[in-house]
Amino acid sequence: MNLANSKPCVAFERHDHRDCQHQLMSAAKALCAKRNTRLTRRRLQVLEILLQSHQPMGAYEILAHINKAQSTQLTPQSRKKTINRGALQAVAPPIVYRALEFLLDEGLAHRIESKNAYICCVRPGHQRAAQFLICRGCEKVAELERHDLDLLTDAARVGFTVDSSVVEITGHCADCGKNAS
Amino acid sequence: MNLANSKPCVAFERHDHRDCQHQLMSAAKALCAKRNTRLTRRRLQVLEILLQSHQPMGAYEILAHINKAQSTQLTPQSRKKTINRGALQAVAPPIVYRALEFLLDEGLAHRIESKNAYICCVRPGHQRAAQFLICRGCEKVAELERHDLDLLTDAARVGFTVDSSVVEITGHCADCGKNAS
DNA sequence: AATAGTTATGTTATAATATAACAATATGAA
DNA sequence: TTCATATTGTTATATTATAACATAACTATT
Ligand SMILES: [Zn+2]
Ligand SMILES: [Zn+2]
Ligand SMILES: [Zn+2]
Ligand SMILES: [Zn+2]
Repeated sequence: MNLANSKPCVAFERHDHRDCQHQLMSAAKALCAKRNTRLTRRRLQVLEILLQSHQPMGAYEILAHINKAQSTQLTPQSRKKTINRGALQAVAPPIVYRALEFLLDEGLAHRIESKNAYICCVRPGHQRAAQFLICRGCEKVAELERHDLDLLTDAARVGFTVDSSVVEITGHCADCGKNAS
Repeated sequence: MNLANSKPCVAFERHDHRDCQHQLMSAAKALCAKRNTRLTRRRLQVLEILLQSHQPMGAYEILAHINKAQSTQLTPQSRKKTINRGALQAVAPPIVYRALEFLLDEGLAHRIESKNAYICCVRPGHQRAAQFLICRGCEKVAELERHDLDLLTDAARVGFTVDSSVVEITGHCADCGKNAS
């Protein structure tokens, strides 16, 4: 099997990302509805943040986005309360990690192990494990889905039962490769 | 190509590990001598610790081993000095991380990204990227080396230039699979 | 051997990532 | 409503990793 059988590397292709976002968001909502799992406001917010780009984000980066949003949404009263507390009304890490846990469980986001970062899934609902191409130029991450990773076959051959796999290939995408020295 | 072309999964095979350790240590020394890089006492110590098993260790776990060794090697005088300082004469994290950096650069150890942990390389000097089978039962990690990871070919096909790869397969080894429910 | 340049180690402090534990709130079913 | 459960909020802390600078060890040259 060759790449023809894989879907394309969305992240590295010119595309209408606005549309991309909307489609992925709709798909996510549909999936959770079907599964009867709850895509709550917080979870939705984190998903929206991840959907902003095809670049992975650290949990604390996501947190910063949330807090920026919070601070601009403060009413005069809550702003005063915030000031009285002597610090910005900051949302704390567990909020983000729990939302991420949900998104990972539902297959709406992935964790990039080699970067301790998180990225939106571009194929919500896919069954098989994903593989990632990580560009060091533009920092975008493309998600592939091969179903014949020979290595898995080999693993089986030595009696190893596979639960999950992490495949992360780092380098330069076509665009960034051209400009690289 | 099938596994016959790969070397065996040492970690999952019964073997004389004492011998295994000695061989790997000799190979490491030989490599560094040939390359004219310095396998200093600290670096050697960390390598020795990693060679104790085929299970990956966290940096702070390695640190603990070092500190245990230090404390048992204290002379009466230095022990007194230690006590006077009010704390155990503890070696600090950078020591370990720097030794690990050296070992990773020399290809004498690997980082397991999905566990934030480090493991001795069982093929010091190998050129190609390694792939890992991580058992959730015994926690041992086997190192494979395929040179035809099809994914890399596919990456090239979409214009992606590969610098490095992380391939970590988690599951149960043959032994642990039998006992698992 | 003394000197100077370099590499490695030691030390202190702190950054970055992640989770435990418990309180408060919202949701959904009976 | 009332209870049970799931989610969110909050505080504190654990875990992993690095920055910055001081000291010591090694190397090559005089
Ligand atoms: Zn897009
Ligand atoms: Zn790129
Ligand atoms: Zn061994
Ligand atoms: Zn096992």
